[in-house]
Amino acid sequence: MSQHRHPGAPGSAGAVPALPDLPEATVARLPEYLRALHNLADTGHETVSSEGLATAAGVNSAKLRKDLSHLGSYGTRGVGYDVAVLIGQIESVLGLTQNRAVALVGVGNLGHALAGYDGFASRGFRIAALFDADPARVGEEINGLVVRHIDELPRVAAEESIAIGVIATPAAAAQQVADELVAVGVTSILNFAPCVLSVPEGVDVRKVDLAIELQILSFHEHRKASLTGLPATGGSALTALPGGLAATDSQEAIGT
Amino acid sequence: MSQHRHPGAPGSAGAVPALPDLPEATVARLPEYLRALHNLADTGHETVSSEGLATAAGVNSAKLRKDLSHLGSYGTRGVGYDVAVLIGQIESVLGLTQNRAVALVGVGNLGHALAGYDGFASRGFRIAALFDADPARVGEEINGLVVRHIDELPRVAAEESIAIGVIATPAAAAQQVADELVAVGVTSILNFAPCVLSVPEGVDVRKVDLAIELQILSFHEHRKASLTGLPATGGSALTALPGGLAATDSQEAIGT
DNA sequence: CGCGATTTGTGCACGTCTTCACAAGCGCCT
DNA sequence: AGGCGCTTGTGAAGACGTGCACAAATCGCG
Repeated sequence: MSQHRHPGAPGSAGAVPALPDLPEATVARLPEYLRALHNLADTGHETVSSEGLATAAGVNSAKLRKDLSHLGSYGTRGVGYDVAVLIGQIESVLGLTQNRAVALVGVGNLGHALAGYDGFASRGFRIAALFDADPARVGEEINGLVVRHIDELPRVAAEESIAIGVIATPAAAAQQVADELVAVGVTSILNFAPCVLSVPEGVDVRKVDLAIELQILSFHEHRKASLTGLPATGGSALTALPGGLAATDSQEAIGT
Repeated sequence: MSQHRHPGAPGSAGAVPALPDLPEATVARLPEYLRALHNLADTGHETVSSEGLATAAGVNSAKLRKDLSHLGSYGTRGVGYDVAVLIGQIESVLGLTQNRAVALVGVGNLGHALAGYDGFASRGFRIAALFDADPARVGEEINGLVVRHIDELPRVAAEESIAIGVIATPAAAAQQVADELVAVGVTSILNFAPCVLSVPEGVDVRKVDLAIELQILSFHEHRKASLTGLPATGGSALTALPGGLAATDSQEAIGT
């Protein structure tokens, strides 16, 4: 991931927004905390303890406290955290206060699903435009947005500053799309194509590969099977639990 | 992450494939290597050096060598790795040699896309059944498979052993679906619903949350913006030219 | 007004992962 | 056969992340 440079002046005079320089692992967990906090807020909770929030987010409470302490958190000892304040803090740190425009390239199977996914809007992301290279798909309307040809990307980007590009094309097209996104000034890319993208310095790429996730699960499945004894294939339902083996602490944040 | 218990008997009676006990980080990268290797095989390469494979997979070459060394790799010094052999090794370790049946629950927007995703089949995963709780969706045919009601899950699982369950339902339904999957013997779950699942020991859960990925990107975008934009605190020694700062090594494996 | 219950924030130790650097091994060329 | 260049495999060091355990801080109550 992008390497974090130390700020030039270490003992900085306390600037109010206090550039965070958060550990990457912490950043990856903040959105999960945020989701849990919104759930709490919706159910009427005003404050929450680190223990409560930790279980709601599926992590260790010590880890959560350390994470929050990194962003100079406001919590009151003996009481807990103010849910509303904490939501504001995290949203501010993540930069979710400004609505970021997302351009989605590739409206195939997955692209359709992404275009219709409402989890984006609810977190401050607005899908600003859909693109595809296939003329047959151009003009189609998905969820109130019209698919444009990828060649129009520069024009659209000029009208409206695009913060994040999402690539949902076949692997063969992904690199070229990435280049075009970079060319119009996009510096953050979410890549669903199963391939490695090469981008210039300063551009962040995150990759999501569904097949990879399955293969990781497959490994654990395979390992569990070979531990329990032998059942090579089948793995028929109902293996009684061999009480001895303690695979614990599932529930993992994807990221990292 | 699943905690790895040492097998009770260390010098275990020789299981032929030699239980690996790989570092989790290594496991997460193996699928990426595998994909790169398939690409190489398709383009006629018979051998590949660690350097070549590393760049194809977007990682450091030393890391790659260490990863491969963990699975007792077959490479020849001065030459490199035999592509075909390495593919076989990795597939064997990941347990991809046996076709694993996948049950997909929730055929909404995302579920449709997953059902039609061909990246699964190409890696040895076969979507064996589709389920949904909405009677309006039951009976629909997607990609040659008929959507069944979730209540039929036990019957289907009895006929055909399901290795992995994929949850693509709304968050509100996810926990119940997970419980039902666990009840029929599924021990590996891929969860796309934005919520924390609680499962018994021995069940592995991996979570993919598209909104979280965007929020992580948003953070980096936010940070980049606040670096170039305002010089932050009054640190007399201003940060030197932005050109100097080396944000390197983007292109990150999703996992961890 | 002070005390105890509760919860945060964090120093410290430990485990995991990464990266460097280099010896050992292999093939090829002379 | 011998040497040379190339590549793997790995020891060691350092960076990073995690979790324990406890002091500091705050509230409520007698």
